[in-house]
Amino acid sequence: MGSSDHRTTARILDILETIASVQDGVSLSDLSRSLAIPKSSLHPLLCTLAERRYLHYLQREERYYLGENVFVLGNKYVNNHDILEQIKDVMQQVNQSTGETLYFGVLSKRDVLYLAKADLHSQFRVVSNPGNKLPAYSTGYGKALLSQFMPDQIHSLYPEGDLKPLTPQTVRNVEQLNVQLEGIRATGFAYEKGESTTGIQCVAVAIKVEGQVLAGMSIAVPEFRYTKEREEQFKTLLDDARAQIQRIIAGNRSQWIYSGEYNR
Amino acid sequence: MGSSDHRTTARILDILETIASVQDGVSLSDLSRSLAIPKSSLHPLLCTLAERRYLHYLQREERYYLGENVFVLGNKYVNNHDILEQIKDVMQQVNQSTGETLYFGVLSKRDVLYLAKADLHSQFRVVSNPGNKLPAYSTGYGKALLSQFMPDQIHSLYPEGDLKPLTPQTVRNVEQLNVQLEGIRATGFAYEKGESTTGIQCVAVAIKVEGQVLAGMSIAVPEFRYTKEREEQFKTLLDDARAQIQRIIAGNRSQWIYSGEYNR
DNA sequence: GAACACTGTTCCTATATACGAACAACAAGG
DNA sequence: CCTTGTTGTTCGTATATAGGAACAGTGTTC
Repeated sequence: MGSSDHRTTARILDILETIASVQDGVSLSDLSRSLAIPKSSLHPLLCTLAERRYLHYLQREERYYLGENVFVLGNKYVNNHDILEQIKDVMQQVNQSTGETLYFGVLSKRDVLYLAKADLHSQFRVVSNPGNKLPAYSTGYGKALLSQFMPDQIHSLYPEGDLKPLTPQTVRNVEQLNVQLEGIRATGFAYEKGESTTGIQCVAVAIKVEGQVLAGMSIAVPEFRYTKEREEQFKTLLDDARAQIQRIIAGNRSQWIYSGEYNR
Repeated sequence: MGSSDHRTTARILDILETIASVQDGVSLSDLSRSLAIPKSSLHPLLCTLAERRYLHYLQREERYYLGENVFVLGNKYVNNHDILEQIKDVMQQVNQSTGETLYFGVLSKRDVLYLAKADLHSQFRVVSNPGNKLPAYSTGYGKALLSQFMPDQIHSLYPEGDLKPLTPQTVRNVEQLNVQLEGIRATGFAYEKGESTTGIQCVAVAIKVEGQVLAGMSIAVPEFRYTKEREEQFKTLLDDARAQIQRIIAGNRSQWIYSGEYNR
């Protein structure tokens, strides 16, 4: 449990994350500069990562790119267990009866990690793909997930107090956020009104099993299709789907590996 | 380009791969035994990986699992570029007009890595998910990809000569494989008859840009729905989709990062 | 309840790795 | 053509890391 920092391990992760964050590859010297690691130290690490296909080195460009095996490894995170497939089935039923997109995700520190979606019957192109992270306070299901925390916990999660906004609609400070979270705890529903993407509104719920909030789910709707009447329909469907998913998770508790935080 | 083996890097990858290969997590001592690394050496590596959320440690089980960030990293491999989305669109058109599932993948050493599929309008549950690898010789698009190699190259790829079969229908040695590859080069189409999954037949093509084979694509059909007439339809549609995809890749050549081998 | 098997943890030094500097290979610019 | 900028590569030693052995919990067995 000790928080011993192993430099080499941290470096390898830094390397992979740096290369992942850039579209057009990174050269050895680029990496050396941006991570403040000598080229001579970097070199053997990169060679081994490339040999194992976690990186590709394009000689003609003198640049490193991610290799296939990060994709292979990353997919093992979701493919080893079929619980997510069952959850997606439930989401697809709601998607089918509403025509709107469903999102499902978990908390990763202060971010919300988007694990799955259902948008087979939706009219719009995908906005985002699984594997992406967003600040929890900026999304509907992020706020549903945060609603498990009391004001003081939220304060210690965001010691700065200010929240970086993604759109003009995003909550800007912890006090406002806490007011919203109180409302979510009272009603069981979280709302997002263009706070992560302008023009998109969401209704969201928290997935709770044995008193622990494990995940969040939202339905995302373009503003111009969002009415009070439909909102009631979304809430009914979401609440029903929530119950089904909670039963699925409760029945496969050991398969739930998607949020380490709460089952230590 | 030197193949210097960096022990620590190799160990970290071994750790991640070992944990990924098991359903129910691995304990520190398990890892120590299976990788022949002292527990005391393993310990700081695992702590750092867990701190960075590439692993989760469940205290009540005393076991390590994959963490979210392997998923985040792995998805960057496909999400950074939208070329795959365009390719999926083409595949979905074929899927819509046939009702059968389309697969798309690239070569990774001797394996075929499955990158995308289109099965919105298919009658059967998913067999496999993206991120999986299979022996190239056992699948239709794998053989399409291998067809770029001449007999002597195939021999040096499989020095043993024998090929481990997945089903009774899988090719069992390099000589038989070379005969099939010759046929694929002549006709442009590869066939799979229950060689990776009993009861599933495939027609496949190689995606070729500027003389380089970059990817493979197949249409997978249950045996009982497979007829000579439909086969002709599949070939026409596949060939057309192949041409479209080749144009997409040619127009976004710099976005193609999915097979390091051939563009060094 | 003592003995054992199993976890994970800590310590200290032998040893493998990291790093500065020097080198090579190539391109751009004057 | 020499300069100055890239790029990656190679060395030898200073230094950080690895690993044996001992320790500390927890659960099971007899």
